[in-house]
Amino acid sequence: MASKRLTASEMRAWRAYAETTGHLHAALEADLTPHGFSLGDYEVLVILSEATDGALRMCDLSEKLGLSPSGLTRRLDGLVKLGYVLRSQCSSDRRVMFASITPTGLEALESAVTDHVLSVRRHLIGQLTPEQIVSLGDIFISVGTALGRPPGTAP
Amino acid sequence: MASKRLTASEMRAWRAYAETTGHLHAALEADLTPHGFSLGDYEVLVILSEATDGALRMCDLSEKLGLSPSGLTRRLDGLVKLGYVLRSQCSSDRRVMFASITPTGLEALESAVTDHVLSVRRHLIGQLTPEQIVSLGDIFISVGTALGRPPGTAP
DNA sequence: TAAGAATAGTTGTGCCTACAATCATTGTTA
DNA sequence: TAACAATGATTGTAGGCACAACTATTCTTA
Repeated sequence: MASKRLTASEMRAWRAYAETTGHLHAALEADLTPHGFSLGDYEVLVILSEATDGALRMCDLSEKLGLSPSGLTRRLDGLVKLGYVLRSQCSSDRRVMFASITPTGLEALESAVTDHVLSVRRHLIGQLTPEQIVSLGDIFISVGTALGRPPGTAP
Repeated sequence: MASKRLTASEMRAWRAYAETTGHLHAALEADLTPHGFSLGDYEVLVILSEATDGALRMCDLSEKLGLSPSGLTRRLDGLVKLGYVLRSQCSSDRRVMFASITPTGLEALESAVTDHVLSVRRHLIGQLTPEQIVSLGDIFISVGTALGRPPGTAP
Protein backbone atom coordinates (compact mmCIF):
# COMPACT_ATOMS: atom_id res chain seq x y z
CA MET A 1 0.00 0.00 0.00
CA ALA A 2 1.99 2.88 -1.34
CA SER A 3 1.00 5.69 0.95
CA LYS A 4 1.55 9.34 0.26
CA ARG A 5 3.48 9.57 3.46
CA LEU A 6 6.49 7.75 4.80
CA THR A 7 6.23 5.67 7.94
CA ALA A 8 8.58 6.41 10.80
CA SER A 9 10.87 3.59 9.77
CA GLU A 10 10.86 4.67 6.13
CA MET A 11 11.52 8.27 7.05
CA ARG A 12 14.37 7.23 9.31
CA ALA A 13 15.99 5.26 6.48
CA TRP A 14 15.44 7.93 3.86
CA ARG A 15 16.71 10.80 5.98
CA ALA A 16 19.76 8.89 7.15
CA TYR A 17 20.62 7.96 3.59
CA ALA A 18 19.92 11.39 2.12
CA GLU A 19 21.87 13.28 4.74
CA THR A 20 24.83 10.94 4.90
CA THR A 21 25.55 10.10 1.30
CA GLY A 22 26.88 13.56 0.56
CA HIS A 23 29.11 13.58 3.61
CA LEU A 24 30.48 10.19 2.68
CA HIS A 25 31.30 11.37 -0.83
CA ALA A 26 33.03 14.43 0.55
CA ALA A 27 35.10 12.33 2.95
CA LEU A 28 36.25 9.97 0.22
CA GLU A 29 37.08 12.91 -1.99
CA ALA A 30 39.05 14.60 0.75
CA ASP A 31 41.09 11.47 1.43
CA LEU A 32 42.05 11.36 -2.24
CA THR A 33 43.14 14.97 -2.73
CA PRO A 34 46.65 14.41 -1.32
CA HIS A 35 47.21 12.21 -4.35
CA GLY A 36 46.51 15.13 -6.60
CA PHE A 37 43.36 14.09 -8.32
CA SER A 38 39.68 14.01 -7.66
CA LEU A 39 37.37 11.07 -7.19
CA GLY A 40 36.18 11.67 -10.73
CA ASP A 41 39.72 11.41 -12.09
CA TYR A 42 40.26 8.32 -10.00
CA GLU A 43 37.20 6.65 -11.45
CA VAL A 44 38.38 7.35 -14.98
CA LEU A 45 41.73 5.74 -14.27
CA VAL A 46 40.14 2.73 -12.60
CA ILE A 47 37.87 2.07 -15.53
CA LEU A 48 40.62 2.56 -18.07
CA SER A 49 42.94 0.28 -16.13
CA GLU A 50 40.28 -2.41 -16.15
CA ALA A 51 39.55 -2.12 -19.86
CA THR A 52 40.35 -5.45 -21.43
CA ASP A 53 41.81 -3.95 -24.59
CA GLY A 54 43.63 -1.24 -22.69
CA ALA A 55 41.57 1.45 -24.38
CA LEU A 56 37.97 2.60 -24.42
CA ARG A 57 35.96 4.67 -26.81
CA MET A 58 34.91 8.03 -25.44
CA CYS A 59 31.22 7.21 -25.62
CA ASP A 60 31.65 3.90 -23.81
CA LEU A 61 33.73 5.56 -21.16
CA SER A 62 31.24 8.36 -20.61
CA GLU A 63 28.48 5.79 -20.32
CA LYS A 64 30.38 3.82 -17.69
CA LEU A 65 31.15 6.96 -15.77
CA GLY A 66 27.63 8.34 -15.96
CA LEU A 67 29.15 11.48 -17.42
CA SER A 68 27.95 13.49 -20.39
CA PRO A 69 30.10 13.34 -23.53
CA SER A 70 31.15 16.95 -23.14
CA GLY A 71 31.92 16.41 -19.48
CA LEU A 72 34.17 13.51 -20.36
CA THR A 73 35.97 15.51 -23.04
CA ARG A 74 36.94 18.13 -20.49
CA ARG A 75 37.81 15.63 -17.82
CA LEU A 76 40.10 13.80 -20.19
CA ASP A 77 41.71 17.10 -21.18
CA GLY A 78 42.95 17.40 -17.64
CA LEU A 79 44.15 13.82 -17.38
CA VAL A 80 45.90 14.05 -20.74
CA LYS A 81 47.64 17.23 -19.63
CA LEU A 82 48.80 15.39 -16.53
CA GLY A 83 50.16 12.62 -18.72
CA TYR A 84 47.92 10.02 -17.14
CA VAL A 85 45.77 9.34 -20.17
CA LEU A 86 46.44 9.09 -23.88
CA ARG A 87 44.05 9.82 -26.72
CA SER A 88 44.39 7.86 -29.91
CA GLN A 89 42.40 7.56 -33.09
CA CYS A 90 40.54 4.53 -34.22
CA SER A 91 41.81 3.22 -37.52
CA SER A 92 38.55 1.68 -38.63
CA ASP A 93 36.19 4.48 -37.67
CA ARG A 94 37.58 7.95 -37.82
CA ARG A 95 34.83 9.40 -35.68
CA VAL A 96 35.89 7.59 -32.55
CA MET A 97 38.65 8.48 -30.17
CA PHE A 98 40.18 5.97 -27.81
CA ALA A 99 41.32 6.79 -24.33
CA SER A 100 43.94 4.68 -22.62
CA ILE A 101 45.85 4.92 -19.38
CA THR A 102 49.58 5.61 -19.60
CA PRO A 103 52.25 3.93 -17.49
CA THR A 104 52.50 7.19 -15.55
CA GLY A 105 48.75 7.12 -15.01
CA LEU A 106 48.90 3.54 -13.87
CA GLU A 107 51.59 4.45 -11.38
CA ALA A 108 49.56 7.35 -10.03
CA LEU A 109 46.51 5.14 -9.79
CA GLU A 110 48.31 2.36 -7.99
CA SER A 111 49.76 4.78 -5.49
CA ALA A 112 46.24 6.02 -4.76
CA VAL A 113 44.40 2.72 -4.71
CA THR A 114 45.68 1.63 -1.32
CA ASP A 115 44.68 4.84 0.35
CA HIS A 116 41.33 4.82 -1.34
CA VAL A 117 40.53 1.30 -0.25
CA LEU A 118 41.50 2.22 3.29
CA SER A 119 39.29 5.27 2.99
CA VAL A 120 36.31 3.26 1.82
CA ARG A 121 36.91 0.80 4.60
CA ARG A 122 37.33 3.45 7.25
CA HIS A 123 34.28 5.52 6.35
CA LEU A 124 31.88 2.88 5.09
CA ILE A 125 32.74 -0.80 5.18
CA GLY A 126 34.48 -0.71 8.53
CA GLN A 127 31.40 0.77 10.17
CA LEU A 128 29.23 -2.17 9.21
CA THR A 129 28.70 -5.74 10.36
CA PRO A 130 29.13 -8.52 7.82
CA GLU A 131 25.35 -8.84 7.68
CA GLN A 132 24.99 -5.13 7.00
CA ILE A 133 27.56 -5.33 4.22
CA VAL A 134 25.53 -8.02 2.52
CA SER A 135 22.39 -6.02 3.08
CA LEU A 136 23.96 -2.87 1.63
CA GLY A 137 24.82 -4.80 -1.50
CA ASP A 138 21.34 -6.30 -1.74
CA ILE A 139 19.68 -2.95 -1.25
CA PHE A 140 21.57 -1.04 -3.92
CA ILE A 141 21.48 -3.88 -6.38
CA SER A 142 17.69 -3.83 -6.04
CA VAL A 143 17.50 -0.06 -6.31
CA GLY A 144 19.92 0.12 -9.20
CA THR A 145 18.10 -2.61 -11.05
CA ALA A 146 14.78 -0.84 -10.57
CA LEU A 147 16.39 2.28 -12.01
CA GLY A 148 17.37 0.32 -15.07
CA ARG A 149 21.02 0.52 -14.04
CA PRO A 150 21.93 -2.82 -12.50
CA PRO A 151 25.33 -2.30 -10.91
CA GLY A 152 28.37 -4.40 -11.58
CA THR A 153 26.91 -5.80 -14.75
CA ALA A 154 28.97 -3.65 -17.07
CA PRO A 155 30.80 -5.83 -19.60
CA MET B 1 41.42 -7.16 10.26
CA ALA B 2 41.40 -4.16 8.00
CA SER B 3 42.86 -5.51 4.80
CA LYS B 4 44.18 -3.44 1.97
CA ARG B 5 41.75 -5.16 -0.33
CA LEU B 6 38.03 -5.59 -0.26
CA THR B 7 36.48 -9.02 0.03
CA ALA B 8 34.02 -10.11 -2.61
CA SER B 9 31.11 -9.22 -0.39
CA GLU B 10 32.59 -5.85 0.50
CA MET B 11 33.34 -5.09 -3.13
CA ARG B 12 29.83 -6.05 -4.12
CA ALA B 13 28.35 -3.69 -1.54
CA TRP B 14 30.68 -0.82 -2.34
CA ARG B 15 30.28 -1.05 -6.08
CA ALA B 16 26.51 -1.33 -5.89
CA TYR B 17 26.33 1.67 -3.61
CA ALA B 18 28.83 3.77 -5.55
CA GLU B 19 27.27 3.11 -8.92
CA THR B 20 23.67 3.46 -7.86
CA THR B 21 23.64 6.46 -5.59
CA GLY B 22 24.22 8.86 -8.47
CA HIS B 23 21.50 7.32 -10.60
CA LEU B 24 19.08 7.52 -7.68
CA HIS B 25 19.86 11.18 -7.16
CA ALA B 26 19.33 11.86 -10.85
CA ALA B 27 15.99 10.06 -10.85
CA LEU B 28 14.72 12.00 -7.86
CA GLU B 29 15.89 15.22 -9.45
CA ALA B 30 14.19 14.38 -12.73
CA ASP B 31 10.89 13.62 -11.01
CA LEU B 32 11.01 17.06 -9.40
CA THR B 33 11.79 19.18 -12.44
CA PRO B 34 8.15 19.35 -13.65
CA HIS B 35 7.52 21.36 -10.49
CA GLY B 36 10.01 23.93 -11.63
CA PHE B 37 12.72 23.61 -9.06
CA SER B 38 15.66 21.44 -8.30
CA LEU B 39 16.21 19.02 -5.46
CA GLY B 40 18.44 21.66 -3.91
CA ASP B 41 15.67 24.24 -3.99
CA TYR B 42 13.28 21.67 -2.61
CA GLU B 43 15.54 20.96 0.33
CA VAL B 44 15.78 24.64 1.15
CA LEU B 45 12.01 24.96 1.20
CA VAL B 46 11.58 21.82 3.31
CA ILE B 47 14.01 23.03 5.93
CA LEU B 48 12.55 26.51 6.01
CA SER B 49 9.03 25.12 6.29
CA GLU B 50 10.11 23.03 9.26
CA ALA B 51 11.83 25.90 11.04
CA THR B 52 10.07 26.39 14.35
CA ASP B 53 10.31 30.16 14.25
CA GLY B 54 9.48 30.31 10.57
CA ALA B 55 12.88 31.74 9.79
CA LEU B 56 16.50 30.63 9.86
CA ARG B 57 19.78 32.43 9.89
CA MET B 58 21.81 31.99 6.73
CA CYS B 59 24.63 30.25 8.52
CA ASP B 60 22.31 27.78 10.24
CA LEU B 61 20.59 27.09 6.97
CA SER B 62 23.83 26.53 5.10
CA GLU B 63 24.95 24.19 7.84
CA LYS B 64 21.76 22.15 7.63
CA LEU B 65 22.02 22.00 3.87
CA GLY B 66 25.69 21.12 3.82
CA LEU B 67 26.16 24.08 1.54
CA SER B 68 28.87 26.71 1.64
CA PRO B 69 27.80 30.21 2.71
CA SER B 70 28.41 31.57 -0.76
CA GLY B 71 26.53 28.68 -2.31
CA LEU B 72 23.55 29.40 -0.11
CA THR B 73 23.61 33.11 -0.97
CA ARG B 74 23.26 32.32 -4.66
CA ARG B 75 20.70 29.61 -4.12
CA LEU B 76 18.56 31.95 -2.08
CA ASP B 77 18.92 34.61 -4.75
CA GLY B 78 17.04 32.32 -7.09
CA LEU B 79 14.36 31.40 -4.60
CA VAL B 80 13.86 35.03 -3.62
CA LYS B 81 13.50 35.97 -7.27
CA LEU B 82 10.85 33.27 -7.59
CA GLY B 83 9.03 34.74 -4.62
CA TYR B 84 9.37 31.56 -2.62
CA VAL B 85 11.72 32.87 0.05
CA LEU B 86 12.01 36.15 1.88
CA ARG B 87 15.12 37.71 3.32
CA SER B 88 14.81 39.83 6.45
CA GLN B 89 17.20 41.49 8.80
CA CYS B 90 17.71 40.53 12.39
CA SER B 91 16.93 43.38 14.75
CA SER B 92 19.31 42.32 17.49
CA ASP B 93 22.34 41.45 15.34
CA ARG B 94 22.76 43.41 12.19
CA ARG B 95 25.19 40.92 10.71
CA VAL B 96 22.63 38.17 10.37
CA MET B 97 20.04 37.73 7.66
CA PHE B 98 16.99 35.58 8.14
CA ALA B 99 15.48 33.48 5.42
CA SER B 100 11.85 32.47 5.59
CA ILE B 101 9.47 30.70 3.28
CA THR B 102 6.65 32.77 1.77
CA PRO B 103 3.04 31.61 1.37
CA THR B 104 3.77 31.25 -2.33
CA GLY B 105 6.78 29.13 -1.51
CA LEU B 106 4.78 27.00 0.86
CA GLU B 107 2.22 26.44 -1.87
CA ALA B 108 4.88 25.43 -4.36
CA LEU B 109 6.45 23.13 -1.80
CA GLU B 110 3.20 21.46 -0.88
CA SER B 111 2.38 20.83 -4.49
CA ALA B 112 5.73 19.11 -4.92
CA VAL B 113 5.85 17.14 -1.70
CA THR B 114 3.37 14.50 -2.78
CA ASP B 115 5.20 13.79 -5.98
CA HIS B 116 8.51 13.73 -4.24
CA VAL B 117 7.37 11.26 -1.63
CA LEU B 118 5.98 9.05 -4.37
CA SER B 119 9.30 9.38 -6.16
CA VAL B 120 11.29 8.36 -3.11
CA ARG B 121 8.96 5.45 -2.58
CA ARG B 122 9.05 4.36 -6.17
CA HIS B 123 12.81 4.49 -6.64
CA LEU B 124 14.06 3.57 -3.18
CA ILE B 125 11.69 2.59 -0.39
CA GLY B 126 9.33 0.62 -2.56
CA GLN B 127 12.16 -1.59 -3.76
CA LEU B 128 13.01 -2.76 -0.26
CA THR B 129 11.60 -5.19 2.27
CA PRO B 130 10.70 -3.84 5.71
CA GLU B 131 13.84 -5.47 7.07
CA GLN B 132 15.95 -3.80 4.42
CA ILE B 133 14.41 -0.44 5.25
CA VAL B 134 15.43 -0.84 8.86
CA SER B 135 18.85 -1.99 7.78
CA LEU B 136 19.25 1.00 5.45
CA GLY B 137 18.52 3.30 8.35
CA ASP B 138 20.92 1.47 10.64
CA ILE B 139 23.68 1.49 8.07
CA PHE B 140 23.60 5.18 7.28
CA ILE B 141 23.11 6.22 10.86
CA SER B 142 26.29 4.29 11.67
CA VAL B 143 28.17 5.74 8.73
CA GLY B 144 26.94 9.27 9.33
CA THR B 145 27.81 9.05 12.99
CA ALA B 146 31.31 7.82 12.19
CA LEU B 147 31.68 10.81 9.87
CA GLY B 148 30.78 13.10 12.72
CA ARG B 149 27.48 13.88 11.06
CA PRO B 150 24.82 11.85 12.84
CA PRO B 151 21.71 12.20 10.70
CA GLY B 152 18.35 13.33 11.94
CA THR B 153 19.86 14.83 15.03
CA ALA B 154 19.61 18.37 13.83
CA PRO B 155 17.68 20.47 16.33
C1' DT C 1 37.06 51.91 26.17
C1' DA C 2 40.12 51.04 22.29
C1' DA C 3 42.27 47.24 19.57
C1' DG C 4 42.16 43.01 17.81
C1' DA C 5 39.73 38.59 17.15
C1' DA C 6 35.65 36.35 15.80
C1' DT C 7 31.35 36.01 13.30
C1' DA C 8 27.80 36.71 9.36
C1' DG C 9 27.08 37.44 4.91
C1' DT C 10 28.24 38.81 0.05
C1' DT C 11 31.17 39.13 -4.08
C1' DG C 12 35.11 37.79 -7.31
C1' DT C 13 36.88 34.00 -9.45
C1' DG C 14 37.52 29.46 -11.14
C1' DC C 15 36.27 24.56 -11.73
C1' DC C 16 33.08 21.04 -13.08
C1' DT C 17 29.15 19.69 -15.43
C1' DA C 18 25.12 19.63 -18.66
C1' DC C 19 22.64 21.10 -22.77
C1' DA C 20 22.59 22.76 -27.38
C1' DA C 21 24.88 23.48 -31.50
C1' DT C 22 28.37 22.05 -34.61
C1' DC C 23 31.65 19.27 -37.44
C1' DA C 24 33.12 14.98 -39.20
C1' DT C 25 32.22 10.45 -40.38
C1' DT C 26 29.50 6.38 -41.17
C1' DG C 27 25.11 3.94 -42.10
C1' DT C 28 20.74 3.56 -44.60
C1' DT C 29 17.73 3.68 -48.38
C1' DA C 30 15.27 5.27 -52.27
C1' DT D 1 25.01 6.42 -55.79
C1' DA D 2 23.02 10.61 -53.89
C1' DA D 3 20.40 12.23 -50.05
C1' DC D 4 19.26 11.87 -45.50
C1' DA D 5 19.62 9.93 -40.93
C1' DA D 6 22.50 8.35 -37.17
C1' DT D 7 26.69 8.31 -34.57
C1' DG D 8 31.03 10.13 -32.15
C1' DA D 9 33.30 13.78 -30.39
C1' DT D 10 34.22 18.69 -29.44
C1' DT D 11 33.10 23.61 -28.52
C1' DG D 12 30.01 27.55 -26.91
C1' DT D 13 27.45 28.79 -23.20
C1' DA D 14 25.32 28.81 -18.82
C1' DG D 15 24.36 27.21 -14.00
C1' DG D 16 25.86 25.43 -9.48
C1' DC D 17 29.20 25.23 -6.09
C1' DA D 18 33.61 26.13 -3.36
C1' DC D 19 37.50 28.92 -1.85
C1' DA D 20 39.44 33.28 -0.95
C1' DA D 21 38.91 38.03 -0.24
C1' DC D 22 36.17 41.58 1.46
C1' DT D 23 32.73 44.48 4.31
C1' DA D 24 30.12 45.01 8.29
C1' DT D 25 29.12 44.01 12.85
C1' DT D 26 29.77 42.03 17.40
C1' DC D 27 32.61 39.94 21.02
C1' DT D 28 36.75 39.85 23.91
C1' DT D 29 40.19 41.62 26.63
C1' DA D 30 43.88 44.31 28.09
